[in-house]
Amino acid sequence: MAEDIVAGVLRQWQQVHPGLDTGPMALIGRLNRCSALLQQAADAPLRRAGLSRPEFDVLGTLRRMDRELTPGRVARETFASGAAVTKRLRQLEARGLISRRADDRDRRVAHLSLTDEGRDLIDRILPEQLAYEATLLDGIGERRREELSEGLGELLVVLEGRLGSLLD
Amino acid sequence: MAEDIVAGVLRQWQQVHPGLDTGPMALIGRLNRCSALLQQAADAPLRRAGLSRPEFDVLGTLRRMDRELTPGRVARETFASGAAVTKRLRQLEARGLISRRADDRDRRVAHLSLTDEGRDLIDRILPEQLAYEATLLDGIGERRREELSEGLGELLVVLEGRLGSLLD
DNA sequence: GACATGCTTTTTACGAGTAAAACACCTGTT
DNA sequence: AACAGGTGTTTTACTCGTAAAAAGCATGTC
Repeated sequence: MAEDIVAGVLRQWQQVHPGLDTGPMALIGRLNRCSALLQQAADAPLRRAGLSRPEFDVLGTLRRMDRELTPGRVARETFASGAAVTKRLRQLEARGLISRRADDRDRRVAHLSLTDEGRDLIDRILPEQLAYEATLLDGIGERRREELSEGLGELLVVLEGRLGSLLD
Repeated sequence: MAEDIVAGVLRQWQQVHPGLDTGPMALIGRLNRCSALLQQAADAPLRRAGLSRPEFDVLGTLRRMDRELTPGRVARETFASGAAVTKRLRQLEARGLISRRADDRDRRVAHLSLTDEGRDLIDRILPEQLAYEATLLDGIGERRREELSEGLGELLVVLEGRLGSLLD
């Protein structure tokens, strides 16, 4: 069984600081590294379509919620700041992928929806993207994949709870 | 058992596109989300010391390698671009945390090392950072943590192999 | 020894994110 | 009706990352 990069890093730390509890690094370091590698590589089909991952997330959110959303709601769903969403919306709108409708009760708020073109784009790209991601992951067994999904889901619940109370 | 955010997203997709294979999203989505939450939250001790995560990575790399490194080597170790490293080195040097020594064979290359101050800083912060990370993770059992570390290590090996051949 | 080639590092120009302020608007109170 | 306070969105000023080009240097070949 080959060793991953983080294992070597942990060994170096043990030599420099014997006895240091590197347990958190073993998990968090690997998590971050996996995430970075996947984001770098797994966005290839998106980029071919001229979309960044954040833009894809906005379109995907509108698609899966299957109704109009306000910019603020999109920001919360995609875990982005309002300002970042404003910029993305401007570009997506300029490309004709989304459209805005003014609220008639409250003139501050806008209601976003996918244009036909936007919907076609996401519906065409999503299966490609998922298929590509599947090939990246098929080096590990299905059992392992499920175990990881489950374990990460558990971690996610803990973190969401922790950070909800930690960051407010 | 509470449900994590990604589970709800997967259900929405199933309603919009029944039968879509969302397996990759279950894993990759959770991975990215965990990574984002951890990075947002787990850097608190670093920020108190006035360090960003990338700066911390540079100092940590110099510390654990325990010898002089060239900027290029630091870039490879921290998975950053050369340009990004140049900027970080300039700031770390201005703060007196690292120093440069010119190579006398090849005048292009510089040899970086931690100053006493830099070494003291990283040695003081690292245990704090690890302890803080440990508290973030202690909501899941130790068995789970090990299982995740191991599974992510396996995934990392696969990705490193895949991307090494995919991206060059 | 001059030059083509390639390597290491830095610079430049630019795109994208953030925090904080600004802006526009609503709502409840007086 | 006026206004205080709150909310939704955008703007502003700034930081940081990147890709591509530039700068500087070494090395092998003719």
